[in-house]
Amino acid sequence: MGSKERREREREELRGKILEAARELFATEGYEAVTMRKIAQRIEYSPTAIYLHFKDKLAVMRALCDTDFLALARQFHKIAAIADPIERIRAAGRAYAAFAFAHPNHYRLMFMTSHPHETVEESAIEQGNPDQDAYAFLRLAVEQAIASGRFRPSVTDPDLIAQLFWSGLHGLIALQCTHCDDPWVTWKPREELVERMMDALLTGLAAVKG
Amino acid sequence: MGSKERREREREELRGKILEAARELFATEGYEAVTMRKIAQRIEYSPTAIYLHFKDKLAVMRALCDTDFLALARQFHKIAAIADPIERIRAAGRAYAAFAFAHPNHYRLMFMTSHPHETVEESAIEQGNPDQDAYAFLRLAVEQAIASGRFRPSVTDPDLIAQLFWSGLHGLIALQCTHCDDPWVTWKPREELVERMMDALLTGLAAVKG
DNA sequence: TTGTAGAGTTAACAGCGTTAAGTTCAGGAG
DNA sequence: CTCCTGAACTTAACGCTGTTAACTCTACAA
Repeated sequence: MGSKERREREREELRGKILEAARELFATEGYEAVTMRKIAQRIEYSPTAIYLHFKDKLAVMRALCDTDFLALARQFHKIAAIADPIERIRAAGRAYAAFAFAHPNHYRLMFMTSHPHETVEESAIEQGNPDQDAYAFLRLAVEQAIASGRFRPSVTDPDLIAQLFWSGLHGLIALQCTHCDDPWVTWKPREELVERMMDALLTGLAAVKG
Repeated sequence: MGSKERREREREELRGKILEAARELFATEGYEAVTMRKIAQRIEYSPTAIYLHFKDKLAVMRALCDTDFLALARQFHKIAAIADPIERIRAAGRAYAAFAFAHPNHYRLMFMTSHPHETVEESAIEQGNPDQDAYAFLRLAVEQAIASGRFRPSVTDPDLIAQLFWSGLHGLIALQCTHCDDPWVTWKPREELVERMMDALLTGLAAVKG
């Protein structure tokens, strides 16, 4: 027999080719520039062949991002070993921003466009599991930092703090993604902004009252 | 004669009708949902008639946003009267966030999508003028706060601080715009996030050493 | 040998932004 | 009054998009 296995392998191969072609287009030109016809042309199949492997265009792009986001998850796995929760938060922030700047179109699709009908079930990522869910990872680190007295006594809500951290970094990344060449603002270097954002959130900007 | 004036008035009237129709569609359904054909149908003209008043679809949407952003500019004008620079920054942040939450699609178009060929000249807003340019407004307040010793001595760069503030708020707004119904995160109330973001940036979260 | 299931194709649909060409008509010039 | 011009507007079309229905082909199982 073995023919069934072969067909399955061929199927998987074509699926991979579709994703590869889509990735090249997507990384360099963004979501809108990727068309089913262009993908098809690159892999020398008809456009409709793609629909035998993916429900629609969005499914192609999400599968694409899922694979690439695994790389980020692997980095988070290493960072999880950092004992100090504050340092862990900082390292995670750095890795998150670096990933976003390296893959701006991926980041854009995942975090800057809404996918209204996306349910928790159909995702490859397990919600609440700090090994897969980046928000859960951050929340856990914040929780531990609170528990070990690394935040002010007034800071008690891990969700609030995690959301502020995420928002701060997301804001930097998002503005860089869409306005980095904007003539209105002369931006500070990205790495500096990321570090100073984390500094500011942790230690504040205002003068210490004496 | 006066017929020339009448025609000019009629022209302006149709221009207004186009913007009005576009605004209704845009505010409720977003950029993608606005089509030239739908606008045309609403005003009972042919789609091509719109091109006699606007260069293209983007020009319609930008004109739309320009008018609505004047409302924000008027609020900033009032806020400019606040003497204390820190309080001025906080008030501006509140107004900015409130505007964004009230007009998410406007915000999305203006700050969450890139317009690569947008030049400073063709904008209605004068760059660097704090009365019109919101970034210049924020930067000025930061500069004054630094000058009057309201920030730590290590804080010296008004651009850096203005960019951190803007990014922090933008991050909150942007995540709310695209992920407010997201099952992954249970969000804190918006107003609380905005206030606590400004708190955190100003006074920090970390425990005071000693 | 025949039936079937799956892979893949062709042709088409409905929609999009945009443009070229044509129509209609008011108003000024001779 | 006639002719012309220029503006306003429409019709029809182009080339593109994602997606689907209907068809062909082919390898394999009974």
